[in-house]
Amino acid sequence: MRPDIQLPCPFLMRWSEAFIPTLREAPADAEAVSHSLLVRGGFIRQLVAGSYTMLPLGQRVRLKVERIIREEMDAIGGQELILPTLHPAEVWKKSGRYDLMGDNLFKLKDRKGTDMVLGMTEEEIFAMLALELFSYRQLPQIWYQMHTKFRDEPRPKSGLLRVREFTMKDSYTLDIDLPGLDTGFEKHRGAYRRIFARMGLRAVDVEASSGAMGGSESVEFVQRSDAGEDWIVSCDNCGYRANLEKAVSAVPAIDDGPSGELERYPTPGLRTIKALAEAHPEIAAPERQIKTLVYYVDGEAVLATVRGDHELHPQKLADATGAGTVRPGRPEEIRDLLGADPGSLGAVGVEGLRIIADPSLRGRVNMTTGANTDDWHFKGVSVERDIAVTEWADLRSVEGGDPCVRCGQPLEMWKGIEVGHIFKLGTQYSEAFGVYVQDEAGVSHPIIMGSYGIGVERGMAAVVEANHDEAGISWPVSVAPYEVVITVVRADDAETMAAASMLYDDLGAAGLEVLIDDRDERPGVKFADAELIGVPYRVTVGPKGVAAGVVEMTTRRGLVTEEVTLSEVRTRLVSLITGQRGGV
RNA sequence: CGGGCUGUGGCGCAGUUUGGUAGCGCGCGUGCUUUGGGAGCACGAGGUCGUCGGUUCAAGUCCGACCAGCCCGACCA
Repeated sequence: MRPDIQLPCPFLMRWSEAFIPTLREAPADAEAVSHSLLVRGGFIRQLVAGSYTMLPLGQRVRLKVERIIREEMDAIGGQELILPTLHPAEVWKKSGRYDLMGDNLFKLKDRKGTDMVLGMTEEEIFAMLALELFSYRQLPQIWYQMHTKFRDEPRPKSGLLRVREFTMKDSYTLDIDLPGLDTGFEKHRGAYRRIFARMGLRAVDVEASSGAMGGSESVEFVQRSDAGEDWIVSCDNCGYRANLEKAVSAVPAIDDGPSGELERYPTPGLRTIKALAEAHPEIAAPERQIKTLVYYVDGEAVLATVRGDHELHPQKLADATGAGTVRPGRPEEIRDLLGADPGSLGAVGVEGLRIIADPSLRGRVNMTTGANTDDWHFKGVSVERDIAVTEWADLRSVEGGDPCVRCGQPLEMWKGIEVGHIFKLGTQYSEAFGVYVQDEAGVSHPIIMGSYGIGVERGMAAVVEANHDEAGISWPVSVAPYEVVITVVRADDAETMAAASMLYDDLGAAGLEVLIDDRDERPGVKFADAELIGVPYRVTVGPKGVAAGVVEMTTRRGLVTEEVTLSEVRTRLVSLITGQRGGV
């Protein structure tokens, strides 16, 4: 914790004067726990789908998350700046992402009719800024900002987890060579681990697909949660972890026997892998079939083939082909292309189309596949003899329980929230914008970029997903809106109130962030609200205790209460809280 | 974009089937009582029933169009 960077909001607050609109009932439209609790606790309010107001409590949490991010970014040598979020569309057209991002990009026109966009990430703008660099001696650089990003998401959902307007910490590394990029990437991996741990998350890094961001390698940070939207595959034994989009597993070999003759045979009415397998179990068990799928990648028809008992992962096909958009072919398109309906498709003898095959088909013989004539299949197919495979690429979607590629132990599959993502971009943006620097020998090189993002509000929501119970949120001290809430059991009792006020001043003087619940409410209301908003420590001051010189101290996590003398509370709280402020 | 659901005081909902003076709980205001786990009584404020159009003597209710929100599938921090 850096004492010189303080929250730009007061350390002390009287609940009676604060704007903390808690709700007794959960909003009907909130599905995710974090959504419900953040609304109920008076942290956020929705304006329209995917656009939220940060109420005072929410803003305090957000500022604390930002402070943690800022400290760790500064610690790896990051320099904070702030770039515009209103961009000329021209810039996005220059990088090619104006079309690639499609409808996700917010587009508008200014009064002169110039096409503008709202930034959804800022590789282009940082690359343009990097035009100011000329020499390897100015590198490396780590630049970052925390700024609003706009994405016209097709489906905003789950409160802060998926929105259209949000704060992103985005950073960019600028290097002269690949080892430099690796160094910057690993620095970010370390910083991200510390950031998420300090926020109270147990986010882990997993191998990921780079998608529309491009680049050679990317790692996602994922917090395990059923509210998440990403499927993660992991191995407890060796630590292998990957997003399902990227995950691979070992595939046990199949004994096909000796190679046989290719032969067409009638299969009336058999249109599914399962039906064919049941009708011809001796030759067409699912793992002995070839599944042929027609996909359009950036508008071009391709055949994608996987084993009959395997599922294709569309993102893998996109990654393998470098395509921006991938969609399954429509039945009429497929018939025009291959002359048969889905259920009788195959790649045997097909020419003039890209045929992309999953490696699990390599070397396989005696297989069965559709003959591109309805109600006919081929048997005795030798993949490499009978199919003109143009590319081999991992297309198969891993399933839970598959053996790990590294160690063979069964893989686990779980859902998680993507709280951060780091990318090795390479030179695509520097080349698009002409960002070159000279090396020692005076030779010009495009700057090698990396790009690194954290969704601030999504991070807040993930913290709630990971830190709550039936009563409400349980913030880690590091990001809690307040550190202590003093619950005055009888605000109308002069002595109780006097003791509570004294404690309030005292704790404030000790540098703690204190909220005093001085409202004229019944104790039950105050306890419930304190638990709902998740302040880590509660000090209950009541008439009986004050008379005896004691108060109760309740730890939010686990709701454990102990009696402490009035003279001891301050010391206890200071040592408990200062020890946790920096996060884990 | 495809599929499902929902729009009625700040929040949660009933009323719509069968058209006829807009209701309930919570919350809010005032007063009295109460006060260690979401109090009681009394009085009170607050609603163009998502929008527009149509049918009708009469529309929250019937018809049409549109808009918005939520959930499930294809994208991302």
